[in-house]
Amino acid sequence: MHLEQIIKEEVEKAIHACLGLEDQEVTLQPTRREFEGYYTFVTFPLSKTLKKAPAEIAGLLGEYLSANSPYISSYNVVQGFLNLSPRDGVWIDVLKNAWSDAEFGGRRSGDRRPGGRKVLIEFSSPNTNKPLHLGHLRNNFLGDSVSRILSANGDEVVKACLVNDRGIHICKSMLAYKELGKGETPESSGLKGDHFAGKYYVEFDKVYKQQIADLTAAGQTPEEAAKNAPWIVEAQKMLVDWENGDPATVALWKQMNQWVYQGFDETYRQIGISFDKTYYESDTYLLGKDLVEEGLSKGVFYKKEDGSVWIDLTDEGLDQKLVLRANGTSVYITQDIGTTELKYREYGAGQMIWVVGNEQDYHFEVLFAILKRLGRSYADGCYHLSYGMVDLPSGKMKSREGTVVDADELIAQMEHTAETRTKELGKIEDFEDDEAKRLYRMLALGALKYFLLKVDPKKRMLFNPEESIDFQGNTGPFVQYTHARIRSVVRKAAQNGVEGKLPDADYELKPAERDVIHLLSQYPDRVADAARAYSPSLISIYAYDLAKTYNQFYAGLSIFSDPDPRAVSLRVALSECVARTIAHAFALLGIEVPERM
RNA sequence: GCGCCCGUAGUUCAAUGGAUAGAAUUAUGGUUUCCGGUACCAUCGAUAGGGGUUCGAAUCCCUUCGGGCGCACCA
Repeated sequence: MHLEQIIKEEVEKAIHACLGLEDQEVTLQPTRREFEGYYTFVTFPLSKTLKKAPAEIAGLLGEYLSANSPYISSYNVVQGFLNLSPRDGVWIDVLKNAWSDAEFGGRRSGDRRPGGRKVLIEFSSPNTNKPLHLGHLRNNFLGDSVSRILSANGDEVVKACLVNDRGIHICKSMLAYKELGKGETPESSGLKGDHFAGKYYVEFDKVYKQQIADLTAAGQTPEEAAKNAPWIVEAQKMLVDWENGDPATVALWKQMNQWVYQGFDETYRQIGISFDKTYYESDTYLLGKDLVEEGLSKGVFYKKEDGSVWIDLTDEGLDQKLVLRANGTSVYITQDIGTTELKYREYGAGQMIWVVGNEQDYHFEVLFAILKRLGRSYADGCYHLSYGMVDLPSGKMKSREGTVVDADELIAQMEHTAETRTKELGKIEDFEDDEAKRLYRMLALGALKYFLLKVDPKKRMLFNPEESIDFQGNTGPFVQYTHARIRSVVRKAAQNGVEGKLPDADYELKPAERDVIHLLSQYPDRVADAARAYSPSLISIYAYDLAKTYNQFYAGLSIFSDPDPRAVSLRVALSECVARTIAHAFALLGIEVPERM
């Protein structure tokens, strides 16, 4: 039962019957609120071929449909817009369908749709020299949610994380720790491991800046000073030592990273995010060189006199790009070529997605172009899920300047807000401490995830710590609240011995009931749309709409005191159905919903 | 300099080329003894400027202005 599809076909039949046009591709749009009806067919495009006025066409079709279609009860015409209203019996069938389907809107995880794809999605990909901040959260929530959405849509999904665990930035923290740490550990300092490493990264920067200042004062240019400062020289030496496998350096590196991973694990657990596969750059950074060889022999790449290897992409509007240095070492994009090949060999996924910020748009354009030229079959299935940065009112977040919003701190703050609000509401006085804490976490993450996911991923967004994370209006807790409220209704129904039940087709619905059913009917399409667009924001918007529409229904009609027992049963069933759909939609966002709050 | 992205109520976000551009927030006023008021209802308020394409443009094209990002033998 796919109502919109049915209505489309009815309109097609009508076009054939009264206008003589065959195989007319019909698209419907939702009727605007201010007009009567639910589905609108626009007749302007037909006007030219038929040489009839749009309103006349709409009138003919409407007349035909209301007389002949078992699905349409009424119509109205405004200019070239034909607004159609389905019969109540049709709405009730729609609700029946949703109510009897435990997986309404999506598939259970692992239930692959016929023709469903295998998708490998890489996200999170942290650096091991600093804790996660707000920007990482957007990345994590996006990757996690898209995974869930694709999975519900019947794709097989592999979640991968590529940890950036090597390079000059890690050496910086290592050096600062070696010089200033005096044997301090996360335990002894009471810091979470990732914050501990981050502290030394900041220490490095302080000392480094001072050294630059000193050298500049001694007469060097700022550029020279930046190159010659003792600590940067030392850090670079450390990187070389690491690459040569120097035992002491490697041991320190392992120790620092281990601390960081302990910290990350805790944060990941807290925000409910996990991976099927973790790659480490220390394992993959040398990959890709064999593909450079392959590219050279295929004539895709070329070598300059100094021995460096390049690809010329100027005929595609891109530039010439270095893929191997003159000294034979690889660059960032070489690694990516190699890692992509590795992923494909390991998982054979026809679709590979990278959740990476939009400052790397160009990089991925180049990467995909290279893969294509190398003749990789998977090149066309590569997709850069590019998302915008999260800005603060003060501007861009910069970790070196300390203007980042720390993820752990933010979550703790949100939990505190959740606790305050919940206590004000006073509905959970009988909760055990554990239970209450779980609820606060659920609400905190609900607010945060919803906030970061409700905006179109591609767009840059603003985060105002004071105002942005609210619990009223278009927020996660608002939707969670609606769910809890409905569950309360359902519990009361059970107590009163009222069962949710759908009436026969002759029942006349109230407009508020129709509106809710109408929205419910759209859910499976919304999930499919969100999967197609890789956009959790479509799900957020839907969940909010549904909650809001339900609240209007709830405010306008009494559930239990209606004299008609059929109305009571219907409204209980409808409520339960909305609660399930809200829970399902929020699960796709990685957000849990409470029974009570 | 070259390339890519973005300018929508005071603010934060919506709107497969369709109707009188929707929400949230802010402000003000209101909600029938009843099911959970983190709710519901009402009022105020916006497509950066200028051209063009189209029956129809916030959306597509050109242009001006304003903002962001990218153009490393960094990652």
